[in-house]
Formats: sequence, C-alpha cells, structure tokens
Amino acid sequence: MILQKTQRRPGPQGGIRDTNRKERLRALGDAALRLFLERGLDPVTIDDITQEAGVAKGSFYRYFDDKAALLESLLRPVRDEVLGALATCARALGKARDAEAMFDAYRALGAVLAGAVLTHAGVVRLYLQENRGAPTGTRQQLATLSDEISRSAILVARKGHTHGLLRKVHPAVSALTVVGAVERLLLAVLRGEEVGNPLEIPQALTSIILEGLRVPATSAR
Amino acid sequence: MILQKTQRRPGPQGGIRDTNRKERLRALGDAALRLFLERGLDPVTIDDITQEAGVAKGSFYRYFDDKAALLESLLRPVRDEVLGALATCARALGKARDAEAMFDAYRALGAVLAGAVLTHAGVVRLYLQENRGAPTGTRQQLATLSDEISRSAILVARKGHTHGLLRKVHPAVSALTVVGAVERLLLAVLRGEEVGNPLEIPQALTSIILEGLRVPATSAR
DNA sequence: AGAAAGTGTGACCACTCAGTCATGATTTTG
DNA sequence: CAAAATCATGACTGAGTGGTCACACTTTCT
Repeated sequence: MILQKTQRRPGPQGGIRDTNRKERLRALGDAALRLFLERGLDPVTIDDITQEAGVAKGSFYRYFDDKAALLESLLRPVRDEVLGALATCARALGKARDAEAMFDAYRALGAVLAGAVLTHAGVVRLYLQENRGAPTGTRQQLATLSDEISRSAILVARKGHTHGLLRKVHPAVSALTVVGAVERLLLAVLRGEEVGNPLEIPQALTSIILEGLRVPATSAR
Repeated sequence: MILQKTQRRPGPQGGIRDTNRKERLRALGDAALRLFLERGLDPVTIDDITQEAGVAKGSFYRYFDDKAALLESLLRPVRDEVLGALATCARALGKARDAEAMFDAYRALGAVLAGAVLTHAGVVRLYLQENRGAPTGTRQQLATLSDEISRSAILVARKGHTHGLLRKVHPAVSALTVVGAVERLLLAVLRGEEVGNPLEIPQALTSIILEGLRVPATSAR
C-alpha cells in the first residue's frame, strides 16, 4: 500500500492546519477530476491542475508525488467499495443453497454498485472512460482495477454456472457480456446521452441479462 | 474529406518512387499502430514512431501533417467498412417484411463485422482501447466514430423494436447493451485473455442476445 | 512571547517534443 | 545524359513541462 504523503502532519485534528490541508486536498482532487474527465489523463499537466485549483505549483508536490498519486487518492475509495462488493457477492454465492439465495446475492451486488455509482459519479465516469487504454503510466492503476473487476466478475459467474443457474457458456463470456453491457450503459447515463428514463434502466437491464444468461425456464426455440 | 498528403506525386504508378512511398507509408503506419497499442495515443511521440519505423523525423512530415492524420489513415478503411455495414443493415431492415428477414439482416451485419475484425485486428483493438476516452486531440476521431456507431446501432435497434421484434425497452438500452457486450468480449479476444474457444463466442453471444433482447416466445416468468 | 516546525509560492532549471529547413542524394523528365 | 523535380535526413528552434528550492509567511509548541 502506498503511503499517503499527508501522513504525520502536525497540529490537532480540527486545527487550522488540518482544515487547510483538507481544503487543499479537496480543491486539487476536484480540479484534477474535472480536467481528467474533460481532456483525458495524459494531456492534463500539473500546471493545469494547480491553476484550476487556485493553488501554487509547489503546493501540489507537498500533497502528491505526481499525477498518478493524485489519481490513486481519487480512485481508492471507489476501488475498495467495488471490489469489496464483488468479494461479498462471491462469498454469499458460496454459501447459497438454492437459486433464490443466489439471485439475492446478485441483486445485493447490483444495489451496492448502484450506490457507489451515485456517490462517486465523477470517478466512476473517469474509470469508464479510461480503463481500457494501454496500461501505461498514470493509466496503469485504472487498467489494473479493470482487470480485478473482470476477474471477480468471472469468479462470480463461474459460481452461477457450477450451480446450474446460468447457460452453458464459458463463464468469462457470461461475465464479460454483463460487464460490457453495464459499463456501456452506465457511461451513456453518466454522460447524459439520451437513453430514456435512467431509473428504468436497471430494471430493463436486469431482465435482459436474466433472460439472456440463465438457463431457459421453458424450451423456447 | 481530408486530402491525403500523398496526392499528386510524380513518377509512374509502379515506379521506384511510388514503391518507396508505399513502403514508407506502411512502415510508419505499422510502427505507429504497434506503439499506440502498447502505450496509448498520447504518450507516443513522432520521434518514437519514426525511430520504430526506421525513418528520419523529417520524412514523417512529408507523409502526414501530424499524429492525428496518421491515425486517420489507419482508421478510415475500417470506419468505412463498419459504418457501411450498419447502413446496409438499416436498409435491409427497412425492406424486411417478416421476422425472419430481419434476423437475416442482423446476421449479415454480424458476418461483415466479424470479417472486418479479422482483417483489421490491430486497428479494431486500438479503437476498443481508446474510443471512450475524452474526445480531445488525436483521440477525437475515435470518439466520433464511437458516436456514429452507437447512433447507427440505436437506429437499427429502433427498427427491430417498431416491428415488435424486440423487448419493450428504450431502443438505446437494447442497442448499447449489445454494443457494450460485443466490444468487451472482442477486446478480451483480441488481447488474448482467457475466454474459452473464441470460435464459440459468436454463437454463445448470439443466443444470449437473442434470448435477452427479443420478446419472449413463451411467457417464462 | 519566542523558537521551532510546517506551509505556500512562483521563479527557475534541465529536459522533451513538435515542427522546420538547409543540404545532399535520388529519381524523373525531356 | 543533364536539368529539374522530388525526396530523405537530422540538426536546430521555440514552446512547454515536470520537478526543485530559497524565501517569506503561518501555525504550533514550550
């Protein structure tokens, strides 16, 4: 785990210093996120970020080693939440004794992820925009997260498969189909593209996925 | 349409100059594609490309105005093929009189796209990696193509919907679900990720999509 | 209060990169 | 074959860019 550069700083918890630090951290993070979303990771310079945040360049380096460290600080909470939810789902699936319990686990996963999307809309959108790019430099950690998510999703799908819940296709195909569909739709919503009532999408998507992935109840065609 | 910088050059069709030009164009394109895939668009410099291609820097500018122009030359054939196939599919759907004819149109679209993927694997993979990034600078044209594809896909889905072929969800949801799933799976295959036998994927994906999107034949759950 | 520690600032430096251009070599033309 | 046109080359330039640092200022500690 990378050490935060803001550890072991003087002053009391709620003191002036502490408050200032938090404010600057927030300003830098906000500014960077705004610029990353608008222009992409690479073209945004440290000067751009500090100017947008209304802070001197030198101050940036007091808080972060470089652009990647700033991105890491934005990403960590989301990352923890998402990977945690996937792990929880995998655990619940392991314990599930019947199909209904498994559907519950999938539903719970969906709920947690939806919550994470709402509370971290900007970072999620950044992830969606950048995670497939070449895993170089600043973008590496996004690619890594993407990998971890895919692996977890495949694991979760595999459990659904060995329990005879899902269609007989390679688990990676089931998993990546869902991941791909969800990510594309989510990106459309977060970008404000025209997709009808966003609140109906989870419902629509769920039924599409269920009908498409699970073993057909009746033998239709 | 942007004019190719290599128009109106002297020498006979198969002359030495003509041959050299084609060879250099190919070397630059190949080198750039390799580097773009490996490092992403922005971090690759003109110096990188010319060095990888074994060509002097000045020569680059004899053939292309800048990095974006090179990318455009790589992208154009693929772009034309894909958008053409989508347009053809939309036309066929317009003429279709029964459900079977419509499925044929969708199948034909799939076949053409599959062919394009095979003959332009590198460029397609580059598109998949970069198309969702911020539409800035060099990446703009990829974002534009992504837009055009999504719009076409929605158009195609809308026809399937008005003909009562597809589930009652917003056409954008149907379309983006498919686009997202296909793109994610394709990326996995082109990157050599473990997804089982690649040849079985189209079959699996088709049945998943059909079952998921179309109006259920029997009323199952 | 005064000393010590921490913090913000922006000028500055070394380096990178896109794009240019003078030069000499190669090809075409007549 | 010789003049004219085109071409490849790589040194060079000017505009940034990442990262540093001396300095002045603020907060904390004793």
